[in-house]
Amino acid sequence: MRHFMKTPPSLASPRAAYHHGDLRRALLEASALLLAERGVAGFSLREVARRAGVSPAAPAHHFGDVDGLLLAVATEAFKALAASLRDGERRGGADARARLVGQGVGYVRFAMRHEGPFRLMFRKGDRPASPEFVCAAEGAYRLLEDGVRAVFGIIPGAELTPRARIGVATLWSLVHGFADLAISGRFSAMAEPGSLDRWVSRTLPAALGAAIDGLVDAR
Amino acid sequence: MRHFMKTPPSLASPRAAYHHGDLRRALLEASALLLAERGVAGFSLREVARRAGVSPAAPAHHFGDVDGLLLAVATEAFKALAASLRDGERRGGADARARLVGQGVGYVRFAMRHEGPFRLMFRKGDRPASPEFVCAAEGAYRLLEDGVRAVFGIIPGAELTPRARIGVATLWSLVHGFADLAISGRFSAMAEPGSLDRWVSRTLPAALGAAIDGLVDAR
DNA sequence: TGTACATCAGTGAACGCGCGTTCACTGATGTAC
DNA sequence: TGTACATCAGTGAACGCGCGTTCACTGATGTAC
Repeated sequence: MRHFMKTPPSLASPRAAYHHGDLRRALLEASALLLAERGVAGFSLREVARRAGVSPAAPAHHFGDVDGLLLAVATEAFKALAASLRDGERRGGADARARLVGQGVGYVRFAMRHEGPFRLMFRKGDRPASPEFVCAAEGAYRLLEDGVRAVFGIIPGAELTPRARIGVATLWSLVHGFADLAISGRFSAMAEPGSLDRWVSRTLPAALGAAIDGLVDAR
Repeated sequence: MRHFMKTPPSLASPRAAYHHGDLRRALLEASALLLAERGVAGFSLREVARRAGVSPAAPAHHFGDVDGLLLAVATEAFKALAASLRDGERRGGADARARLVGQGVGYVRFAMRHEGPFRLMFRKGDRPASPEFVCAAEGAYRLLEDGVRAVFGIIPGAELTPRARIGVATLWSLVHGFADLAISGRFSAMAEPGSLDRWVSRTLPAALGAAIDGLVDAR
């Protein structure tokens, strides 16, 4: 399991190193791992504290309560998703459609590498999200919108055409569903066992390419 | 909240009516409602028993333990999903593409009406599924495959071409992602508040149509 | 038809468990003078 | 530079809670003779 949390070279914040070193970061990382192992349903604040080598009351100083911790994890995850989208886009090269395909691949790769947090990000919120969470989520969304703009020849920042709006909904749904089905093991019948990654990297670009063509080249 | 469980005219099984009437069915229905309200994470066997007006130990006689109950709920839900797919397909009329679009609409409609069970169906299984569950899930999957066959002009039951295989993955991902995002409230920024249903019924067929065109009419 | 018995879906009390959160506390770090 | 004090991230014991499951039981239903 790889981390999307930046492991800080020295200190994330000067105030964070009083006793533990950087407990806030340690708790976020332990949470991401625990989510990957047990899912949101199996998540527990005490277990996270245990894994960080700290008493069960310690996390409260940083996150208030268990929902505060999960919200912070989801916020970090959205930032990491945005980074994965940008990375995928860059790999697409210069062509606008290829860049959008790359972005979609980045979306699915992120979900497959960080299944626990991915599930958390998109669960229905029990309580109102923090401004930081909303900002991080919208940041990722805007990347997709911009990618669709480029493909439809809409200048950056300008309003989307109705057709482009359908494009956003279509491509987001496609990558999101692909990601969800892949991490739920629903593609295991299509891919040879143990080679899901390879199957995804063959199938997903073809799927995205066809969808983009259908959206843009419509009669 | 509407039920997808058939409410039996008299008795589902002659043995089911000893004391309660049909406790098995009552527990399945209470479970679907509770899942819709609280999700898998907030699900509890005791609460289901409470709502069915029965002692906490009663469900064990029908389902063994809590996982047995959830598995039975998921199995019923897959059967109901298949029915919704068939219904949507029929509404598509005679044209193969329109029928496939209709099937996709049926998929999303089911998810929006039965959010709790839908989430349950596609969660990663903690334990091996029952043969009944696998059968129900594969039944729904085969409907989609047949719909794609018709669109690609492949005779029923024949093996899928590579391109058709990509088509299955694409369309399943598209409707699944659309459904998940819709019930998670992620489309609320696109649809006018309170009219998600209307937005879906305008956007989803357009998205599906474009994707199918891109898949079939590819250069 | 009547009677004795087997079956089994229900009860309700009890169990042990892990949970999130609280509370008074401790002790290291940072700051003011 | 030294000292007194404030701050605050940690401890660890304790709380009350709802959970899934167990167990011996009850009593209605179905069956054999």
